Amino acid sequence: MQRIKDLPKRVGEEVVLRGWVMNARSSGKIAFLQVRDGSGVVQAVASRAELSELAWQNVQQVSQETSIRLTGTVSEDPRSPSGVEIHLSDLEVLHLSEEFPISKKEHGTGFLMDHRHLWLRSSRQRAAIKIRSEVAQAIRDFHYERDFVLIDSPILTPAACEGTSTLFETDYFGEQAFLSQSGQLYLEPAAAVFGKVYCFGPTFRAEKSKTRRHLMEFWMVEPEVAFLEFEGLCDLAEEFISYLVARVLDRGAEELEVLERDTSKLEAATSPYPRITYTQAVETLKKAGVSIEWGEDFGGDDETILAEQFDRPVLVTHYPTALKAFYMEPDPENPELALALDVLAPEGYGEIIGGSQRIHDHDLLKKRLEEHDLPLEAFQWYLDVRRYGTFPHSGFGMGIERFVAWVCGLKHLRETIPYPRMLNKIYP
RNA sequence: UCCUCGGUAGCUCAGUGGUAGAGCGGUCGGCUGUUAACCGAUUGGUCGGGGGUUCGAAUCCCUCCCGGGGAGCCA
Repeated sequence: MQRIKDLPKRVGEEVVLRGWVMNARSSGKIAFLQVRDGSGVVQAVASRAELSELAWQNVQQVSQETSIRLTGTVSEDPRSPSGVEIHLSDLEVLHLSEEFPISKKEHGTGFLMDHRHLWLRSSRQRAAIKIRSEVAQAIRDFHYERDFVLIDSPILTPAACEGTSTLFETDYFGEQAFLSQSGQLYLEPAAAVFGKVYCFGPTFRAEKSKTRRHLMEFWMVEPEVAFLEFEGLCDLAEEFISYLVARVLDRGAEELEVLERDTSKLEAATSPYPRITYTQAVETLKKAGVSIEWGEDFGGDDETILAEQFDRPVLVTHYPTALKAFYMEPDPENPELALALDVLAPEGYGEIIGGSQRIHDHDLLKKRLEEHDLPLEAFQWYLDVRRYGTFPHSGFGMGIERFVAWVCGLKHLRETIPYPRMLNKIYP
């Protein structure tokens, strides 16, 4: 059994393939089948004169998405979309597909989302999911090559992580439990075990967000490093994004072409990124005519305006403490500022990374928990990190769907994950 | 939650007070190099649900349901 991606190496040989018919064109005594097997797409040419009566009948009856087993000879042919094609000597129908709901013509988003399990078979969707898979592998490789240890943080958690966002609630043997919205708090104790750790898994937000930048369930990668301070964190974030972009450009070239992505816009993102402070960002926005005052957070449009100033991702640092999470370390030179970092992707894709140096002083962290009205007893284990050999440490989180949307040039996050969980929508 | 646009054939849509339409898909027929093939024929409807106005409603009004886009929040 051969796979389509290996066919260029088998010119002149007879091969057997199993796969699905994407399209069939018949012309009386010759027919063309576009066949997909998961590794690629190839055109099979059927000539009536060269086939048995049964095989020719089979060729005539195949419908879109019919599963087949074919036998034929590989040949080079410039008239074939992939450069090689197969001259059929036999074709067996494994299952004659019913009328496939997704035709070659246009469809609306709602219809496609209802048929997500079938929509995935189309070429653009395959390309996006393949790149997601490559990105996930690159994330693991990046950390593995740098001696990070994988810490799988729990998905069922007893209390709100940051105390702000809406969480999905569930019952845990009579106790209240929540689906995790971040693994960070569980990562910090582990940083005291291995020094460099990361988690990578699904996270859940029950916010009623209804935009192209939000999903209810998304995958987040979060590194956390002991004794890493803020400047080092910025370097790590930059190195990380550069690594992932270079990897996609290298190994996802074919898929980026299917997606018609302008890769020149990604090339710049493999070298150093500009860094500006929140205060500088506010000045930039004011000059651009945005009505914003120091101390206000950026909206989606503001992020786009900021990102448009550069041809590559930009690091925005030193946000006002009031805008950020309770655990972020204050800037020693100005306690009103937090050692916080956001990375904004170009082309309007918005925030892809959020991170910070963490508060490592026990009393300050305790004070912040009280200021945010968070229950101290629930965070006792988290405070313990600051009681037994505390240490400066930093980390960030990256939502991989936003990263994939950016590198693929996709408008909406729903196409970057196989089965998106959207507001009020959980089928299929 | 708020703003906004929409729901008519399997799909994408037109029809804005007077007999329910087109393209694509499907089906049948034709065609020996097709590239979303092409040509001919054909099939296909609870006009989102309920109520109201009218001689007459897909069309106007009320209400509910569902979907798209956006805001806020965030990754």
